Amino acid sequence: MESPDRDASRTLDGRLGYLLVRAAMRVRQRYTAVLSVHGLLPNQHAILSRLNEIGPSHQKQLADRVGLDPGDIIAYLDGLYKAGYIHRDRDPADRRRQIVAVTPAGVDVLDIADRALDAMEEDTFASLAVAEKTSFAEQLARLSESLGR
Amino acid sequence: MESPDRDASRTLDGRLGYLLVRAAMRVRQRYTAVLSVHGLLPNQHAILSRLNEIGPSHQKQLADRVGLDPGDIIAYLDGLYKAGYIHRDRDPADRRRQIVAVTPAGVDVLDIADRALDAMEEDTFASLAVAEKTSFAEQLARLSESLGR
DNA sequence: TATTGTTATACTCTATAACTATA
DNA sequence: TATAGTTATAGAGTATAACAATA
Repeated sequence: MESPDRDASRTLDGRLGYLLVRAAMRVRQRYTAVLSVHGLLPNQHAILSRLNEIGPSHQKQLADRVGLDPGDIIAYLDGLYKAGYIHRDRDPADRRRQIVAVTPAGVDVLDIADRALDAMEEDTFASLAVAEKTSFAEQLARLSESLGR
Repeated sequence: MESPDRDASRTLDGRLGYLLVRAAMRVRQRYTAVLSVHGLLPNQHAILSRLNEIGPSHQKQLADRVGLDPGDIIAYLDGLYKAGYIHRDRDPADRRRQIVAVTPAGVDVLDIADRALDAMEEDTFASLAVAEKTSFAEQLARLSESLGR
C-alpha cells in the first residue's frame, strides 16, 4: 500500500520557491537600507546601473532591459532626473521617444553606491564559499532566463 | 599599475543579490497566480502551511515562525477565518492571546493548493538538475539562516 | 510616453487590553 | 492593594513595487 496523497513531508521549508523568495526578501531589505543612504531606491539603482552599461537608450528599451513596466519606470526616472543623475532628450528621429542617458553626477553616485553594495554583498553572502557563489549565480541566472521576461 | 576603482566588470547581472531578487520576483509571480485560483495569497498559504506543521499556536508565535510582522498577520488571519480555514480561540490561561488552529476545511484547501504548487514548482525549477536542486535549497536555507529573522 | 488606479507586501506608529513584577 | 512595565492583538497610515487600463 502506497502512502496517501497527503504528504507530511511537503513542508514550507521544503519548497524551493519559498526558500528562494524568503532569502530574496532579506537580501532586498539590505539593498534598500544601503541604497537609501545614497538617496536611491533599489529599482533606481538597477535603472542607473543598466543604463550605464548599455548607454543612452529609449525609455521603453530601458524598461525592457531592467525588467520593469514601461509605465512604472517614469516615476523612477523622474526622481533620477530631479537628482541630476540622468538627462532626457527627445529623439529627433522620433519625437515620441525620449533618449535617456547617465550624467557625470549619475556616474559618481553609481560608483559610490556600488562600492557600498559590494561591501554589503560580501557580508551578506559570507555564508557561501567562493566556489558556491559561482554556481549559485549561474543557477540563478539560468532560472531567471528560463522563467522568461 | 592596478586597474582603477571604477570597475566595468561590476555589472548588475554580476551581483548575486540582484540575481537572487530578480529570480525570486518571477517565482513569486507564479506562486501568486497558482494560489489565487484557490483564493489564497502567498502569505496566507505560508501561514496555513506553517500552522499546519506546528499545530495550534498563538498569533505572535505564528508570526515569528512565518517571518511576518505581528501587526500584518491580523488581516491575513481575518481572511483565513472568514473562509473557514482557521479558528481562533482565546487562551484561557492568558486572555490576551488567541490560539489559532487549522480547520478541516483549511487542511483540505492546503492540500489542494500544495498539489498545485508542487506541479508549478516542478515546472519552474526544471532548469535545475535534481542534484542541483538539493544544493540550491541547502544554500538558500543557509543564507536565510545567516541573515537572521 | 505618461497617468491613474488597484493589489500585495512590508514597515511604523498608536491604542487597548491583559498579564507580570514590585512597592 | 496600587503602580509600573511588558506583551498580545488590532488598526491606521505610509512606502515600495508590480500590474492593468487608458489617454
